[in-house]
Amino acid sequence: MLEPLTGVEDGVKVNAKSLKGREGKSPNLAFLKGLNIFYVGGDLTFASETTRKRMNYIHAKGGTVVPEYDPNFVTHIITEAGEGVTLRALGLKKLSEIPSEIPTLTWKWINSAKTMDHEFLYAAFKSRVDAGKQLSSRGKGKQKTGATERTPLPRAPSTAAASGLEVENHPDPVASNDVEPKDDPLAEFEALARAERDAEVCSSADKVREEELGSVMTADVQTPSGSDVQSPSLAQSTNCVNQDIIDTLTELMGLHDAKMGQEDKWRVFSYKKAIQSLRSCSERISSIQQARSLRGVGEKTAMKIMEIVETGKLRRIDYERTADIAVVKLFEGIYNVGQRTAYAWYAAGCRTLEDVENGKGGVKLSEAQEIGLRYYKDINTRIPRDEVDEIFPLSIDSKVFIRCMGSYRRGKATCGDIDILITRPTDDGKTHHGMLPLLMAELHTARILTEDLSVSSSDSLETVYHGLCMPFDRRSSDILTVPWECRGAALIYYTGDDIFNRSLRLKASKMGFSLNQRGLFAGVVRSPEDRTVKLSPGNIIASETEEDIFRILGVPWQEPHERVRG
DNA sequence: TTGCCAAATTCA
DNA sequence: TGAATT
DNA sequence: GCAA
Repeated sequence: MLEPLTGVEDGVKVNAKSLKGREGKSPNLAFLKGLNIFYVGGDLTFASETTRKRMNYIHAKGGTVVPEYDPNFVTHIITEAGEGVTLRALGLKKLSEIPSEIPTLTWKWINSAKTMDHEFLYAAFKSRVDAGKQLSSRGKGKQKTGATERTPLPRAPSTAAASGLEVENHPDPVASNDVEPKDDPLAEFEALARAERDAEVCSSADKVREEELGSVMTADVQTPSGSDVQSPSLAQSTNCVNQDIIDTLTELMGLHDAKMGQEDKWRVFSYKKAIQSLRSCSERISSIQQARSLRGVGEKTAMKIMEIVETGKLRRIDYERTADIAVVKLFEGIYNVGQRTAYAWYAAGCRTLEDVENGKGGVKLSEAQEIGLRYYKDINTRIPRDEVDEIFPLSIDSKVFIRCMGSYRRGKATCGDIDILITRPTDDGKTHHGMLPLLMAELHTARILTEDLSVSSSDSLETVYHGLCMPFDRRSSDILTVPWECRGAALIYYTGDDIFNRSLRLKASKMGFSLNQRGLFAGVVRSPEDRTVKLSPGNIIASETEEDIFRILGVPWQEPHERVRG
């Protein structure tokens, strides 16, 4: 079924990391406790890793995955397949043969398991939406009887296979678990998953790159004085003596940030720089001269700093804090709603998300905005790093270079979204062409991707995808592919952070180069009128590795986690 | 006084 | 096609 | 709002 790939001969599989470490973090530790779940995977064989991951998850949350459908034992059926496949897995002819107390649900139900009493919302089949409605109490009750009724179930590889579980390559841990509740079913799973993952990481181009990356940063690089790219050691300090100043200025910056005018935009730009150097200043600011000596701090900001130091606050903040700001910020949290739209809605009379939802003042939402609104909370919640670990280790054929970018690569504990970069060496004549749609199809089948917000229509090596994925809650995620030769520039670009990139590009342009996500270019001719208009694209002089670009720009090598400026 | 990053996608 | 958004 |  996966066979006819255009351009990708090696096939695709989704590989999920073990769920180690998750349990215990969730407020809802074992919300599946006592439930006996029969799981039917999607009907694509290569979804098996997802299936495995999900079985892990069910176990981690106290549930039991049963390998064989037994109506006396099973409390829930979770299926990602259609009616036909599900029935085959159950060994039944009609859905109506399923006892009414056993609900048929989709995986989404697990994800929204905090609302266990709304099973019908996640019914897999319309004809059975009411099945198992009174189950929430029954589930616990059944646990007891289930424990006593629990009888060794025969291994049933055929059933498992029919249900989309791939068991041929390893012992069936589900069955064995059921016989021996004492054994930790996760141990085996985890070991397997880990081993698999490690093997792949080591053999993949990924590892090779890593070594190359480490070695290059050599002597001819030197910190250019006056450069905006700062020495990493100064870049991030946690809690400095001027924290109160930083906080206050940050607040003011936030207010300007919400405003429409261009001037405010640059004001924010300035505040950012001032705050930056305040962060890296180890002495308490006590005089205006001292303040002014900081890079990015001019007369105005110095005055403000002094006001903060002397009075503990800034009157300007109260002045700037107008009623519209909070509302506009709220609206901007909706995916695909920017400043303009937000203010337009405000002007139309909207003040709350409900107003927007109800179309108050005649506001209309685009498709993407609808989705953005529906999952407002999810999308605006930062993602714990370990959750990204689970969604991101997708491994495609062994030569595919795949890496999670953004704040994840910078080592942050939480990420705003999940950015995945994909490329592939071409030395064997193959490319990753056509891989994105393939991956999308796979991830959709596995219910990992849930909503598409924008999909690149270009049929090239360079594609972009924005959408929502759902390891547990919906998360905003971007997947992009780039040509192999561009990977260095792309790595820099998508690793960020923003400020770091900007500094790098600024430096490049000062040196007569131009840096973008495709590479570093020389001899770019810009229109003297409009600097943004390029008259000549220039020649590419580096793009394959991050080091090349750093070196040519005369910037000392910095690990991703050191590229933090904001 | 004037720049302060670049490009791609979607929607109207 | 241009404006808005990412 | 800063700096060249």
